Amino acid sequence: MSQEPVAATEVFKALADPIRWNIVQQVAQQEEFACSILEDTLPVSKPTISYHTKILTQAGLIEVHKRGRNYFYSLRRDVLREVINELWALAPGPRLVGESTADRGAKRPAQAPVAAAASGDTDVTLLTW
Amino acid sequence: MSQEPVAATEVFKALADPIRWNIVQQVAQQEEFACSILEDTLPVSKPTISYHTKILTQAGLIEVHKRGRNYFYSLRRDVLREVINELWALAPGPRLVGESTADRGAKRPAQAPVAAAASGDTDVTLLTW
DNA sequence: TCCAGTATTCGGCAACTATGAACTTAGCCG
DNA sequence: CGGCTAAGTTCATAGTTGCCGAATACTGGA
Repeated sequence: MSQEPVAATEVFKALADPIRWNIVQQVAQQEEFACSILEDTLPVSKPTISYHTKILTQAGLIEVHKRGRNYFYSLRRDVLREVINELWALAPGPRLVGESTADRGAKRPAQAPVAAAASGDTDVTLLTW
Repeated sequence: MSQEPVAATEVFKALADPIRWNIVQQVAQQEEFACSILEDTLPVSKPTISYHTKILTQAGLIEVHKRGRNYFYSLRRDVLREVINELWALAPGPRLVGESTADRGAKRPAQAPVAAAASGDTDVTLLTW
């Protein structure tokens, strides 16, 4: 499937560059972020932007939509949350819910337990993990 | 000062390499992880291990203790959590857009950014930290 | 059809990664 | 006590990858 979860390291690699990190932050602000805006808000050339956005796309972090001759990006929040999950597994927190390191050994099926909570889609999201 | 919070991108960079990611995962399993174990569990040479662990150290992700002629690493979970916070701010679950780029200007001191954003008003994101 | 605007591919330079060799420090045993 | 071995690091170098400027393709409008 194209939904194959990209390796965590690839996502980190994508986020590891200040320019890309900046792009991600901007894209995260809107549902659809115009590529052209990046030219104004970033201190780099157009090709470089294209290069970086491609890396972000390959990492699965952003999605590209073309409309007319403009490109729009949107953040793949699900991918981001998966990565957060993986990180969290390493730093389970002072006292989360109850089971501390109990589920550490369990393989994570990348099914994102949290995403389910968030998709509830009221105005409240309770994250207990 | 010396505790200067390393930039998020630097942490990502440290995590972006498969070898380093592997190291972090192993170190996370124990309170004190012996360096020598890495020589058996990683497919790289000794100098390379040294190189990677140094990067992880500089990124603030692991701490080094020397005892006798052995080195031990431990994971800096607090650093990891800071990064998780930053990531979370990008995929906050509810409250998608809100005020667009309004709060981009605000400096993020890595001091509970998410909690602050949430506790302010209306729809709530509750983080059990 | 021609033109302006938009974003991608191509080529070279710079930076990073991996490794063998040599060095430093710590414990061991004669 | 003095050399010997073990554990990691530092150094120098080769190979690889990342980054950006110049030139190129695609889109839509006059």
